[in-house]
Amino acid sequence: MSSESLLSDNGSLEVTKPAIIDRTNSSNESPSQDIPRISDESPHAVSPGHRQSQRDEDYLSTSGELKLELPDTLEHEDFSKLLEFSEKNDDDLFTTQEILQHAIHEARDEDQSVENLSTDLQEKSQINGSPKDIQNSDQDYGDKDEKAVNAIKEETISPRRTSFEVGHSESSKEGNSHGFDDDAKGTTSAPLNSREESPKSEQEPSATIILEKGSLLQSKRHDSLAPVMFQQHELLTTQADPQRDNGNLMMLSDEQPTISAYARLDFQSFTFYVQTLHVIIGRRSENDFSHKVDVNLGPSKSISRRHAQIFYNFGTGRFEVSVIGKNGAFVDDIFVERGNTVPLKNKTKIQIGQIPFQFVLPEQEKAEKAEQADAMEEEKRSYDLHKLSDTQKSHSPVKLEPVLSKSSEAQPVKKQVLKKQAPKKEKKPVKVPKKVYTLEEIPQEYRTKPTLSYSALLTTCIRKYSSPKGMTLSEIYNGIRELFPYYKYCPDGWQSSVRHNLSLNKSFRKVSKEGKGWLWGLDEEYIAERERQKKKQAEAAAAKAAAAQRRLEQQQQQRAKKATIAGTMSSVNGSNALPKPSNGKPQNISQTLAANRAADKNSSMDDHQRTMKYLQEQLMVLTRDRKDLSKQTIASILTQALAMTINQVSQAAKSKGITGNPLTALMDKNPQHLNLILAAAVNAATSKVTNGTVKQLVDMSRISDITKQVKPASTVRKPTSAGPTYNASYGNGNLSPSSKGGSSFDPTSLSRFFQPRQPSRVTASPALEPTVPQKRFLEDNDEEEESSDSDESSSSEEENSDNSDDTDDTDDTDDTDDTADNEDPDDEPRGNDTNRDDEHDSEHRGDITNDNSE
DNA sequence: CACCCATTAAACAAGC
DNA sequence: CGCTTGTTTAATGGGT
Ligand SMILES: [Mg+2]
Repeated sequence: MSSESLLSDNGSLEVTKPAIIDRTNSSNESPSQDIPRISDESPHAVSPGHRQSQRDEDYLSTSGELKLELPDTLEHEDFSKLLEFSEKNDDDLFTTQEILQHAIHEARDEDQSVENLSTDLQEKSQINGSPKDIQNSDQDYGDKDEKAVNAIKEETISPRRTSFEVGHSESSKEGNSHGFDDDAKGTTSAPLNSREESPKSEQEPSATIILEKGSLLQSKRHDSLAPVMFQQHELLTTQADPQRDNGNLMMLSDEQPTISAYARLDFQSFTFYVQTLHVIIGRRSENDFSHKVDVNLGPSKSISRRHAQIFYNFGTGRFEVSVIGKNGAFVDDIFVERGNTVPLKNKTKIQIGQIPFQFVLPEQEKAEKAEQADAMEEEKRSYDLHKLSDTQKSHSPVKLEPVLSKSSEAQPVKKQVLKKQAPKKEKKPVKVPKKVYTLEEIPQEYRTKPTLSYSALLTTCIRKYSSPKGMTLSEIYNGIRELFPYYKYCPDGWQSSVRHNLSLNKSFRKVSKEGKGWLWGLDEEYIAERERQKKKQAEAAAAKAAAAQRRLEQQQQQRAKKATIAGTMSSVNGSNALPKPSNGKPQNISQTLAANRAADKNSSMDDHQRTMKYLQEQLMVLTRDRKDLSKQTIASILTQALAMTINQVSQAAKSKGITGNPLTALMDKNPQHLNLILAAAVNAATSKVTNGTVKQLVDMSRISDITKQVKPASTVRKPTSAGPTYNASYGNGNLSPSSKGGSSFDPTSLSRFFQPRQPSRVTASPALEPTVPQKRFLEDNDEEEESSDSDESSSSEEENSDNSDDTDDTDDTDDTDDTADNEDPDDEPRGNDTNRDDEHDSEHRGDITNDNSE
């Protein structure tokens, strides 16, 4: 109760200082870099448009005044901090927290945990439990912890331990928190190991794993200050297992041992159970015995040996994390500089170095458990996802700096930083490391890399955003991110590829110089030339395919029949006759089509002709909507689509052992399927020909409608539309057996072939298309969309300074990432062309590095 | 297996 | 100095 009172008066403390959003957009920062940051120094201003009303208040209630009786033995900083806190009523801490809270709220509009928490504090404040509960729980309790705990018990404001159900069984060992021994027992498959250092040292193994669920947690008593709910709760770390009540917890193989813990840290590949009131997270390499950490984040130098500590703040009644590592950390997407302490809520995201994880408090709701139980697995992710996506949606659009800006869509975190507090001068600019996104944090549509090649990507980007003067490298980066948000979330590295392409590929050239670097532009001539070549090649391939196809038929016919019509065929694809058309540059498909069309009159068409005619007609129907693509482009697309279809079907047939003319058979048996394949091929070809600019020439979802009109039957005399009416005259008994048309072909292989990587969304999904703005088709264009954006990019970052403060042991560590650069060697002012010397020649050997897709 | 090409990673140089 | 911009070289891997 007393505790409650403390909380209750928090109103006064209610911080009015809002979070400061430091958007330091120094020039070319990537949007993703635009993350929230909290720094102490910054003036406290409330983030715009954001008011948390009650929640915040509940959150940080309390002001100093706590008098805890802490044992002298407490030495950990966390405890000392507590003391300080109680004594001096540390404003900074609260302020900071408050700020962070605001920022956090702002970042996640819908944060359930917040609600839970507030709810708990208000509604569940009534608790009464025996202090002993906690005691029981550990035989191993560490000295300090134990003492602390005892001391606390009296106060009844200790956090509650809760049992978690664990997926792995090995955790029974003491001294090791769940699955983490770096040594022998390799528990979890995590690359990172965390462990309690030397169980023997006087420092107790802080953690103990308790297998028996009920023993410790009696839980009903809730102190208002207690961290979260105390109800015994179980969370599944891995897959849900029905047999939970197995009761046989001791079994090593038992699937669901229960672990008692205050909280949990969910890493991507392992889970750490917080079983003490103080956990140190940091770096420690295998052979480094100089220090110990509770959670070993691996050898990365960007992580300090003691990078952060999570502890329970009795004053505020919740867990908090102190960032002591040189490179700071992200807490709920807000960058927290070293020296700051921020509160943790259930599911607070934390990122240290390149390692993201989540702080999880036991949940009360059984409902959730149930949820997890069934859906589980990935479900958990989707769950988080929803939350996230919502949050993102609610955000205001962020804009890119220079030329680009975009409509509203989920945006990566903004750059906000929690700066240090104590010293106010901060010498270093404090570079905010890149936020690492978890799969769940990325909008589903931006999780996969676009199929476009870098050269295609660059071409598209430059065409879309570049001014005649060209674009800066950083502008290009931003353009790419705008074009494909995937690049906002993915780890860096692609920039190197971009530069590589700009330099190496002749399609891109330095147009003019601008201060630092160059303004890049396209060498349209070169590109045109290359296109030409590509097309030729494609056509040659198509021709070859057609020839092969025809040849195959011929054989069959001859074999199966006396065939006599061979002569007629030659008219269909003139130059294709030979297996190796050598060259002669076959004409466009349009020409071919024309020729065939004329020939089709002939009622005596043979299967080949009939088939080709059908395919051509379907192609024409399918591509009725040309989306402004030039005739040439369409011709190229049709050529390739035809080639793809023929190849694919033939191949599929071959693998199935089908001997006849698979195309003909398919056409007769299941024209719908054939249409689908054609449509897919058209889209694939379109994407390829247009370098991804246009992806869906044909709306896959309406193929049936579109093509319905033309059926093979109607076109030709062959009956059947899809029925069993299959005509055996084609001598391929193989096909018929499968009957059911289409079944003879593996749709999987087909789709894979036609739709390379992208997650195929067959049903037209108008809204999201991570793809390029569908507006531009061929030429340039410029854009015009826009409209929203507000952007501000105020780059002010008031740096604080300070630096020499914490000494701790956190010293080392530095990090940062990638690329280095440099200007460029030449310096000619304008139209010089450094790299494109030879340029488009007639025979570029093959130095061009780009382009093409798929 | 060779050859092409694209992607990545990185070393290095220059310029701010 | 630290970082960006460019150039290059290499290793890797998919495809043909
Ligand atoms: Mg170039």
